[in-house]
Amino acid sequence: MARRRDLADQQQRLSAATWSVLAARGLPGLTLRAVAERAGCTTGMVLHTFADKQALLVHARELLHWRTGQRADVAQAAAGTPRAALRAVLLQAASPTEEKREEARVWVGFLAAALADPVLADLHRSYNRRFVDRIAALVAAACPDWPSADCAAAATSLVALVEGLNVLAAVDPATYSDEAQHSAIDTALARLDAPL
Amino acid sequence: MARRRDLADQQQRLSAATWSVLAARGLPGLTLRAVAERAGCTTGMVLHTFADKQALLVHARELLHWRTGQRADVAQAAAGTPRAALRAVLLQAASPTEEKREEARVWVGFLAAALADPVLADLHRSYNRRFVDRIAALVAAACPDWPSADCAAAATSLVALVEGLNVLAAVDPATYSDEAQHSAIDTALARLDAPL
DNA sequence: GCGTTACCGTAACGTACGCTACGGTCTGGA
DNA sequence: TCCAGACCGTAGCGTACGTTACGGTAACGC
Repeated sequence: MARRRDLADQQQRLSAATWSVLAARGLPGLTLRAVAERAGCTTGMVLHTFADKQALLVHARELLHWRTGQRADVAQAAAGTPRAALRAVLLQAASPTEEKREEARVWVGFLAAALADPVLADLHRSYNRRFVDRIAALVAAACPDWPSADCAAAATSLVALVEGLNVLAAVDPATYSDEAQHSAIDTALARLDAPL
Repeated sequence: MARRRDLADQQQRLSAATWSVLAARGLPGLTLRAVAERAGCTTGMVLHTFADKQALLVHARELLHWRTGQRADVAQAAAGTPRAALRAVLLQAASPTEEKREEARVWVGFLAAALADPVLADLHRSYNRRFVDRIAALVAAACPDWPSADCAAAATSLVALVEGLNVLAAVDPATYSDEAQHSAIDTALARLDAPL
């Protein structure tokens, strides 16, 4: 036996470095050397912690999901009514702050990467469906008399709206300002109160 | 004087090849060699037609905008009422066919590229704002008594919804099926008939 | 204190990239 | 018919990538 390392800690540090590089230079700039430099170590250490670059990517993708899920949990728990919880979760999923805008850029990067990487595509589908299910459950709680099919349809629409706002705001924050995103979500939610 | 070439034709062929590669292999797979192979020529010819890779990307981005704009024109002209035109334009912007799904993948690729490339970002903003303006004009025509600010807000919401559907369907066509996209758009349009 | 061994930095490999220089090829005008 | 020259395929440049092999180094058991 000899030197022991804290594997989990190393993975987290490298995940943070991966995130930082991803936000600063985008997906094309995400290289092992850049991650190592940001983490203050060498590529050798990176590839001793993660088997290869794809493992690092997968870990960073899980980190993104964990962050957004965590924030959604907080927003949901802080709200009083189901309706308020729905609104809070949707609003936090949009990107009013610079931190969220950074997340949106990273999200777009992973989305584009998923188009050519089956593993990342599977992760994306899984995480997105989980988000849709969460929204569907909140819609069902806010509108108890709705059939579940309508809740599911409303959930997919709301998620599409939120992700669309995120994506468009990532590259054009002037047109898709915080207020524009806010009003878009509130207008969509107003439909829940007065269904056809 | 000597051999003459059809520059416009070559540019169009190479743009189409860029398009094809982007749809098939995603943004990381978009290399000059891949484009040349798809176009049946060499990298030398590619770089004699376009100054560099960015010029090729810009031309392909313009081609994408031209295609979608063309299709929107057709849908808009074929509709009878402003309301029908709005619905037709939004529905064709979604991706019910494999061809549109390919366009959506390409769109995502350019979006991700725009995050790191200011020139592509400018193009993206310009084209997207033009699309928002088109939708806003159709909303204004369909709802003549609305203030223009409300039309603009509705337009940004509708565009965000449509692009969100496109983006999500590109990577998860099962969850975001044609019917789901259809009903999402129709539900959003129904709000125009019964404003608050 | 010392050897063993897990750990990781160093260096380099092979590959693929964007891009360029050059020379062959084919065309259009005289 | 023939030549000037526009055109483009070939080959390779320099660079950066992911990955690997190896040797130094530091810590744990005895």
